[in-house]
Amino acid sequence: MLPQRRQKILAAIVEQYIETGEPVGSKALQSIAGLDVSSATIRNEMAELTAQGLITQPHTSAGRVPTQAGYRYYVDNLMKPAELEENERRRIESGLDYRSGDPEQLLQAAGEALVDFTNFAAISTTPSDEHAFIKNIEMVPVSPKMAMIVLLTSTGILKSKACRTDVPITPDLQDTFSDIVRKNFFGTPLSDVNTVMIQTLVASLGAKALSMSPLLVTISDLVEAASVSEINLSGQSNLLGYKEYNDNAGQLLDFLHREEPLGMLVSASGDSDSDIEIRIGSENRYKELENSSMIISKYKIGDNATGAIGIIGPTRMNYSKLVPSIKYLTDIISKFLSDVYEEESSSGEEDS
Amino acid sequence: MLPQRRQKILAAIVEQYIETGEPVGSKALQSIAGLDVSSATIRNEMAELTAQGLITQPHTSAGRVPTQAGYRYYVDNLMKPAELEENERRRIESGLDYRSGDPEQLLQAAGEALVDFTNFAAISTTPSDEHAFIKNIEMVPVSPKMAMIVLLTSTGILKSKACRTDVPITPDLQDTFSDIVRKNFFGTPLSDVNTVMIQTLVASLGAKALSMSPLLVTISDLVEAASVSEINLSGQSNLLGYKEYNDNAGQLLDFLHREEPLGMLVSASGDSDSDIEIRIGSENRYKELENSSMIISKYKIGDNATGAIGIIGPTRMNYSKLVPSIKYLTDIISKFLSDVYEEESSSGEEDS
DNA sequence: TTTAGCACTCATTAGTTCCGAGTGCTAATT
DNA sequence: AATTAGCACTCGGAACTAATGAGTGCTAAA
Repeated sequence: MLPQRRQKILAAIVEQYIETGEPVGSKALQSIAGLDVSSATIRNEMAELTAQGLITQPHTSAGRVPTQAGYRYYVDNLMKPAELEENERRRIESGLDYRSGDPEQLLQAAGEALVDFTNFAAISTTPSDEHAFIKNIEMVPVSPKMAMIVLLTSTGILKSKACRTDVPITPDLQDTFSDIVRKNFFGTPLSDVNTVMIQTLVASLGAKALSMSPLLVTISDLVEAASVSEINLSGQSNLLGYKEYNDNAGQLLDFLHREEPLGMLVSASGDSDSDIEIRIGSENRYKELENSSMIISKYKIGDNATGAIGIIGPTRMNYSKLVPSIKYLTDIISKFLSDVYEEESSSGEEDS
Repeated sequence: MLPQRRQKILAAIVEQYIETGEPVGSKALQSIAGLDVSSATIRNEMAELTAQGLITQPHTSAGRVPTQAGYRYYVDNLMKPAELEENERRRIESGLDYRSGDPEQLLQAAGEALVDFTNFAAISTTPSDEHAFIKNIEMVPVSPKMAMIVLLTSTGILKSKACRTDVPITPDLQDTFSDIVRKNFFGTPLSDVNTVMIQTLVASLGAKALSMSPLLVTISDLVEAASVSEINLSGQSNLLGYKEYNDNAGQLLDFLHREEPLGMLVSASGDSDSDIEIRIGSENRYKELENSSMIISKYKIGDNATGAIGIIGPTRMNYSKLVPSIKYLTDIISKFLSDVYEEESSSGEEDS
């Protein structure tokens, strides 16, 4: 635990640096931190903080800048989360698209709301729910030997895919399909549908196997697609504006463009207990992110389904403002999605 | 019409500059263009070309660079479209996702294929078809007073939206809905569905109007959404790499981020008769694009539906290579989408 | 009409100086 | 023991200068 005065100084350095982006000198601190001591005293304290690795100087004749550890200490011990103003709340909400009941769209919109609000890049995932089950499967013929298969899950995910059949599609065939689907898939957890299950099913169909096989395989594909939680990234171009990325912004954007690591970024946030996680610089584990911070928050639908939403930006970001903003957005999302997709058991009497 | 030798010189300047990005001097040209004249002669010709506004010098002691008019002349009169190599064809094709029958996904994938292939940003639109009609509408209950409505059009566009009903959803209500939809919507052109049509229909329902109204309004929303052709932009971050955008790449990205102008960009390509259009620099009409070129190609599904796909990059791009590439991609898309969605009338006997 | 020759231009690079913000240390002060 | 005034020192950045050389336009000869 740092002595109080040193804490004050550290907090002042962090906050001032976040605001201006310029290294903070001892003179400047004198007026900022509410301390009635001379700049020399502050310099002594700063020397201590430097020795402890919490701040550093870009070069000998410059002021101090927080190190990664400094940010961490600030975030863990010193930061006071800001109250959200009413109009900020409104700004966040207004970006959300409540209308379409599609959770994928909602999360996409939420990401973009964050982009607009924060001027950073935002990342969001669609809900993944290990207990999700199949709500409905429809087959819609589009041509003699081609049909569209549509899958709807209990979490509101809708996936569709065209499927070419080996034999012409007759009303009879449609009925058969409908029967099979009703018996074998409705209410089935997504996790229970896999290649083996499909093959067993096909095998049991006897004469009908030939005509049904491509359709059932398509179902398997759709379930697969519905199980994977999608990751949306938006607002990357915002990052160009920040001078900390000056030349190699392209490098960061390329990194974010590759989708694989994004999954890691978000899923790794399972470790901590709290529902909001701040990762500063190299805490992100990826070299490309060593100058970036993420603030990731998990949302929940009822008790099972979860996803995450958050931002990526330079380590110099206004944590005390962003944390409550993201928390607020997450709460809205959780509430809205829970309202819609967990209504089954409740009586659900509210109107819009 | 320029004298032949001058044409050769212009072509050499354009091609050399496209390749290296450096201003081209008279000495260098001597060896590049197959001309057996001294650099002094070439200098004289260059002076002429400069006077005609086809080339310019960045500064007094530098070589020449094509002006926008120079590129235009080159593209219109001098350029020889390159033959695509077999492996280039494969590279383009391999990026396409044929599997899901969803044209929106296909076009998205096509855009990304272009991004990978060209290293520029790509833009693509989903098909818009004034003669498209409604193929199917399904209602899927998700909770007592909530249903998912799914719309499928003749062009394969699938849209869905959640809808909250005023009364509980009963099998009876579902049947009623199903009847109404079958009678009034199946086969109806998208353009015929509008607020007036919906209101007339609701009015004619008598006692059932109350329960049906929200559902029918949702249909109207879905038709609206299906009618608008979506615009996909991808690969923006590629543009950062090009030094012509050096500092203000952010400005361009911001411009591309706003979606409104994109529609203009693509739709404006209706003017010309040819199916591929090259717009150089300020020909794009937007100040933000004065250093950029677009190559846009239209695809067709059968005779009605059309959309566009193309690239955006610095004016210094390899037109002679890119034009055939994009043409090739467009052909594939046209063929594939036509195969799938224009099969109705034909006997459609091919297998995959 | 073409070409050799030459003076001229000017972006770029490297080298130099100067300035001042900010530091660390020492010695005096409380 | 803690604080402060004073001062020498460091070093990044700005401003200026000089040298370089690629490329030009022009003139006069072929």
